[in-house]
Amino acid sequence: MASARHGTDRTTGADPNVDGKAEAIAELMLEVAQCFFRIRALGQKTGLITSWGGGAFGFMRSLALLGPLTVPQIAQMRPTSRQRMQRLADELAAEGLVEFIDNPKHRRSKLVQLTRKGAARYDELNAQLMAIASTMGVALDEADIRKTAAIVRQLSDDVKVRSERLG
Amino acid sequence: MASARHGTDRTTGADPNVDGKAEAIAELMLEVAQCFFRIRALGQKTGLITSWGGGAFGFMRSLALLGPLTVPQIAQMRPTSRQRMQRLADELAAEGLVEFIDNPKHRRSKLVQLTRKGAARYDELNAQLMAIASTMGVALDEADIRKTAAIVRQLSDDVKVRSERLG
DNA sequence: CTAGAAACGACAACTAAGGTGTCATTCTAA
DNA sequence: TTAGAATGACACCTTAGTTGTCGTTTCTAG
Repeated sequence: MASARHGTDRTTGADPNVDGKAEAIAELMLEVAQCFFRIRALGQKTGLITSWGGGAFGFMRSLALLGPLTVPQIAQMRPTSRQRMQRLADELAAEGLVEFIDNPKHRRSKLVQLTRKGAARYDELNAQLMAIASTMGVALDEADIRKTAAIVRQLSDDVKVRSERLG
Repeated sequence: MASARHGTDRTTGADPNVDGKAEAIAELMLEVAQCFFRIRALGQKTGLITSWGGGAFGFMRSLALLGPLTVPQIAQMRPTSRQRMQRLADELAAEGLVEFIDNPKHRRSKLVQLTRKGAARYDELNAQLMAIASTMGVALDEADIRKTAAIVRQLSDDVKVRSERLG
C-alpha cells in the first residue's frame, strides 16, 4: 500500500523507529476508536448507557468520584459543552438523581450533588458494568490490563493537550 | 465510595482477583471511551475526519487495506448500517473518490474501489494522521504501544462477541 | 427449472445528540 | 466602581445515524 511509504524514507539514514512508533500510535488510535463503537453498541443493548459523551453515566461518575461540582466544572472535564452539561444536570435533577446545593464560592452557580437515589442508581449502573466486565478479557492478565489502561490514558492526555493547543 | 464494594465481598474467601480484574477492565473501557472523544475532537479540529463510525476515513481505509469490496461487505465490518454505508459510498462516488466496478460474483451489487484520486486522498489523510501521531506518546516505548493496541483489540473483540450474543 | 427466501439498491421519514447563539444576571479584579 | 469574564436559561439548527419500505435481483433448495 502506498500509504505505508509516507514519512521518513527508509532508504535514508533516518531512524526508522520514529516512523514505526508513529505508525503504532496511529494504529492504537484507530483501535481505540473501533473499540469505543463496540463498547457503545454493547452499552445500548444492555441499557447501561444511552450516550457516552454527554451521557449520564459519566456525569454521575464524576460526582461520585469527586464529590459536588458546579456544572461548568463538570463540563471542563468532559468532552462536551457547558450548555450540554447544564441540560443534563437539569434532566437528572428532574429525575431526582442529583440536587443543587448552595455554593459558598458562588451564589448563582450551585453545586451539583448526587442524591441518595442518584448514588444508588450510579452504584447499580456500576455493578452492571462490572458484571459485563467480569466476563471479558478472560485470556488477559490484570497487570497487563492496568498497564494498558495507563497507556491509553497517557495517549488520551497527549491528544487532549494537542487538541487544546489548536484552540 | 460505595460502588467499589460491589461484587464479591473481599471479607469472604472468594478470589479477590476476579473483582480486581473486572474493575481493571471496566476502567479500561471508560478510558477507551474518553480517549475516543478526545481523538474525535482532535480529528475535527485538524479536519482529518468528520465522523468515525460512518466516517469516510474508515471506509476508505477498508478499501485501501482490503481492496475492492461491496457495500454490504463494508457495512458488516464497520459499526454502522448497510444503508449508511450505501449513502456514504454514493457520496464518495459523487466526489470521485471511489468508483463502482463490475462484480463477477454479483451483477447488481457492484464492487467499490478507490479511484486514483481516492487513493491519493487516503494517503494524504493517512499522512496527516501519522504527522499527528508522531508528536504523541513521546514518553512511551513502541513495544508497549503495540502491546497496548493488541490488548485493546482483544477487548474490542470480546465486546463484539458479547454484543452479538445479545442479538 | 422453478418457487420461495434472502440480499441488494434506492429512497424517505424520523430520532437522537449535541453545537451554537443570545441575553440577563452574577461574580471578579483592576 | 466599573469593565470584563463566568454563569444559567432558553431557543434554534446542524449533523449523524437509524429505521422502514419498496421493487428488483440473486441465491438456494427442492
